[in-house]
Amino acid sequence: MARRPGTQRIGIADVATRAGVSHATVSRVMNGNFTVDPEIAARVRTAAAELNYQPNPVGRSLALGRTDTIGIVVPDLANPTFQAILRGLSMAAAQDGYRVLIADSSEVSSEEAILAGEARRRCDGVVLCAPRMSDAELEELAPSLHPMVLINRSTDAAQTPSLMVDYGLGIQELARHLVDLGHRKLAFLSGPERSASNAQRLVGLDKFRTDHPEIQLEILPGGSNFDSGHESAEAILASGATGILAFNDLVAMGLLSGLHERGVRVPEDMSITGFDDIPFARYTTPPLTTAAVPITELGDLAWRRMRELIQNKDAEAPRNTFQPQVEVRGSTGPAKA
Amino acid sequence: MARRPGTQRIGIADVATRAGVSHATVSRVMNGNFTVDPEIAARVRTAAAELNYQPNPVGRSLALGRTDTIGIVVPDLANPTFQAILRGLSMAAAQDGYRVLIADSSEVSSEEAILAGEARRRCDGVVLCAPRMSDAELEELAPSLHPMVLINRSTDAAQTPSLMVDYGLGIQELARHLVDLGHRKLAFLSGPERSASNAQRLVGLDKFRTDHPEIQLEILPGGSNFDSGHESAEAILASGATGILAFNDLVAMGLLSGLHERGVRVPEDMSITGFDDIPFARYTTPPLTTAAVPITELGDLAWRRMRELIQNKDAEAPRNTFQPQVEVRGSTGPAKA
DNA sequence: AGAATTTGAGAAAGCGTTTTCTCGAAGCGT
DNA sequence: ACGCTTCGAGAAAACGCTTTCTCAAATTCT
Repeated sequence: MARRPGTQRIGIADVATRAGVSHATVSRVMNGNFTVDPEIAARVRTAAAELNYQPNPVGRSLALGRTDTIGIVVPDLANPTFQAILRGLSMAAAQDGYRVLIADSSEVSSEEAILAGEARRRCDGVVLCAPRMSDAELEELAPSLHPMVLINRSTDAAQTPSLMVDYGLGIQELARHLVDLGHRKLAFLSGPERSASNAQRLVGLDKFRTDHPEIQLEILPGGSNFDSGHESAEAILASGATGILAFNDLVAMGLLSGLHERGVRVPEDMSITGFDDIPFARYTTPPLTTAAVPITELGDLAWRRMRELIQNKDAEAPRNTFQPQVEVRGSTGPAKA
Repeated sequence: MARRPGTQRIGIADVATRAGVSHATVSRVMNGNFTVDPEIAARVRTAAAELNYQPNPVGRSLALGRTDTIGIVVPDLANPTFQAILRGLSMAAAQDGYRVLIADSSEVSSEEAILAGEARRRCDGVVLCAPRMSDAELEELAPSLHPMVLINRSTDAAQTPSLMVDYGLGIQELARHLVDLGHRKLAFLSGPERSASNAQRLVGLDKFRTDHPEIQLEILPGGSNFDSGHESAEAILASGATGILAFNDLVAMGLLSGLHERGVRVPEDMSITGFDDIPFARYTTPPLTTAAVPITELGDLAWRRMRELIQNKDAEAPRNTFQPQVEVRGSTGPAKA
């Protein structure tokens, strides 16, 4: 091994030499071990300062068996929801001296297991954000990924905390809101095939159907981003519905834009709801009625759960469920007579 | 060192034992070294597969002296501009098997050097995104951070590629646009004190002033986020200006909202411009006139530069400058008579 | 067939730390 | 003053891998 020939980054050995002690002693001093003579400790410290020594984290990680890093796997980093979760997670983790490594699966569910495994090997834990993989895969993968925290998903695998949002309830409340406004023909513009939160919405809407047999509700295929909403404008018009439940805010915004291009007025001709309450939902034209989810807090809490798991591998794994809050804004209005 | 007592993650030694070879041979097989007998290589491969062996990246990093990870330091992860850069960087890096580690300095310039140093030690390189530190600090830090790529900043330090945006030009074009619409009293809502791109805008506006001595232009203190724009509504009104150049889209949107609350109509009473063209700029009420910057491409290019630096430490360090493109939308209109 | 060469794989060193082990020196009591 | 404990620091092992070094076996050449 002679990768680097001569001089390079200064290491613990250099400090040891300069201070005239062994590297073991330097290590002791750097880690605040008090079994070192104060006079020697001071000598080590000045030597370290003079050389501007900073321990190599890789060597440290190898010896310590931890990296002070956690990974997060998201389906799409372009989605403001996941951006907000990432931010909450990153800020909270940084507070405790941890960094976060990101992996974007680009909505390809087969990539998730690979990315998650890779991330886990590099990190002390991994947060899976709205994974698209099947329940079976998730449960099988869980043990090898532990410590792991799930967002928008749960599993029966042991010791896996879950942060859930009650999308089923939220979508029902939005539907009810539309019904209260007089809408009788609704349409749901659904999300990614493999999204668990989409499935929850569908279950919620099933319930809604039995509660409101008088209401017509059509389910249309869709996606999770702006473009898929935009492309669905035609299908939405064809459906004849006047109250539209979009999968999320992004889809709603795309739809808003697509409808605007076709001269459809919102909310006069058609009412539209989103989901998540991303930061920009209130600044669309018109402002978006949506179901608010505390996304940044989700990231924050994900870190707290992760910390518990890291500190105590046998920690219990609670499931938290957040209730979305309907935010009525300008994109919904009374149905036309 | 007996951190973990008994059984744990399986390592190269387990594979070696099972295949009846030395770990050196396992390593050779795993790394595609062809000086291994095909028959033995096959035995190793099946052993590895049966044990589901995955090399430990930390051990690997220590031996190889590289981590296949790069760091990025941003002033504020809540800012869509930096989110987009991060995304571009992450996607491009992932393409080449690299991961990205994030660090958010929360606009605290004194944290940047620490975060960047820490990131650099953990990673093979670091991208500094719109650093707030002084030129002197930046130049002093550069050698210890190499390979490093700068975004929205440049330095005289050797081998430091820079990706720049000509904010000075962009802001002049926006100002000219407002003048063309008949505005005679302009105001610039400035950004963070330490932002280099803000300084560039100010230089551009100085030039604008000499080119258009007949135009009144006031500089107001501000910030970089939605709230600071919102809070500036009062000061903007007090200035008497009818054409407002906001530091960026976020500030413009906050201002839009603040003005709306005060019953000011945009663009009838006042024209507003943003900067960056974040994805949501076109969906505000009214849609925001702004200067578009190819932010995702910036991240993408940052990775390409980084890759050049990693592959060839003596690579030259070009400076790319992007020209913002004025996007005229609904937030600007003719000045009132 | 014997010497020279090539091939292939194990032994071992090295990457930069932390931590256990070990042992000399100092401190204590009697 | 002697044996006991305590203290402090160096030596060395360990973390998990890659790669050089080394040498036996197989191959080639004369």
